[in-house]
Amino acid sequence: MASRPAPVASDDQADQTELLGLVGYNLRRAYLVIQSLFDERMEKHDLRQAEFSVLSIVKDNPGINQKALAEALVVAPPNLATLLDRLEARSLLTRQRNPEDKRAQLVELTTQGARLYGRALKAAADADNAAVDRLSAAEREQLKALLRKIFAD
Amino acid sequence: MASRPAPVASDDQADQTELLGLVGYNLRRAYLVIQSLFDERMEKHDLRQAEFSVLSIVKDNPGINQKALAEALVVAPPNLATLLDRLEARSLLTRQRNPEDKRAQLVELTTQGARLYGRALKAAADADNAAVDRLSAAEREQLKALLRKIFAD
DNA sequence: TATTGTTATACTCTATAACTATA
DNA sequence: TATAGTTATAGAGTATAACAATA
Repeated sequence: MASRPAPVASDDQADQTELLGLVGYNLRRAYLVIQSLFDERMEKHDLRQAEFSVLSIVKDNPGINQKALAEALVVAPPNLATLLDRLEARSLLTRQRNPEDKRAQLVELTTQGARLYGRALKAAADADNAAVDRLSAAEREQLKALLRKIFAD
Repeated sequence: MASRPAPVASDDQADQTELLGLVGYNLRRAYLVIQSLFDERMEKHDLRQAEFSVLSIVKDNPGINQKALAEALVVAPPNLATLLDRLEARSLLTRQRNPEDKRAQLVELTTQGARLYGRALKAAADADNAAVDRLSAAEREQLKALLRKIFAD
């Protein structure tokens, strides 16, 4: 028997057959692509992914508290706090104590925040479309439905 | 006209309709799930995702150099160097200078590395299966194919 | 006592610049 | 002059413990 396999040492593309058999690896690779397109197109709005997501949820859930926001976005509360600090400092949203439960903060977009979110959503949709360039409209819906089966409760 | 929308301030699930319309957001949420399942099941092997991927590629491409490895895994060369340091310190792989080009390092798994990878691959497959629990075999293949269309060249 | 949110902190991941040794 | 790999370092993302205010 051969004592060891012949070294390949090529500069060609590496064989990744085994990794590509895993959904998780494909998911990661696709996520890297879409993340980078998103960041590119969102740079002019100076918004990171988590910040964009916050604006979106707050816009559609005005007066949401931070606990619900943190849960919806799967972000740890301390990290949400600093994230909101930045957005509040940019006057994109406000935090007000809930008069009915003074522990809670009610989060709402400012007019300026709503305006920025409107523009940012277009940029996000652009990035999305660029990423799924080679997918038909039906395939895009199919993909979203399959992904949702993984993370939805 | 109403001057402002009625605050919701609910602890119920937040409306995420707009975010869920984006492939990227669904991708991220699914990625978080699969990542956490992977980490759980890979803990007993003390392997992170990037380390597992390295073992996989090296196993299928013995003698690969670090440049090709970094490209295949979309990892920056400095980060790959420290990653390989750890795996080499654990005697899971070896780095040898290429006699034909002494700048390059030929990376190979040790017997111990190959053995660990074998067990780790089972754990990775387990995590994968747990994540796509609600998908049929056909849907899993479909999902991988759709994802590959996003990141493949 | 439990809950909301904050501060401080640490750990991982990722990215870049500057260096070495070879080519 | 260019390339493979390394070192050092900085930044972002994420996680936990300890705390203050309120319930």
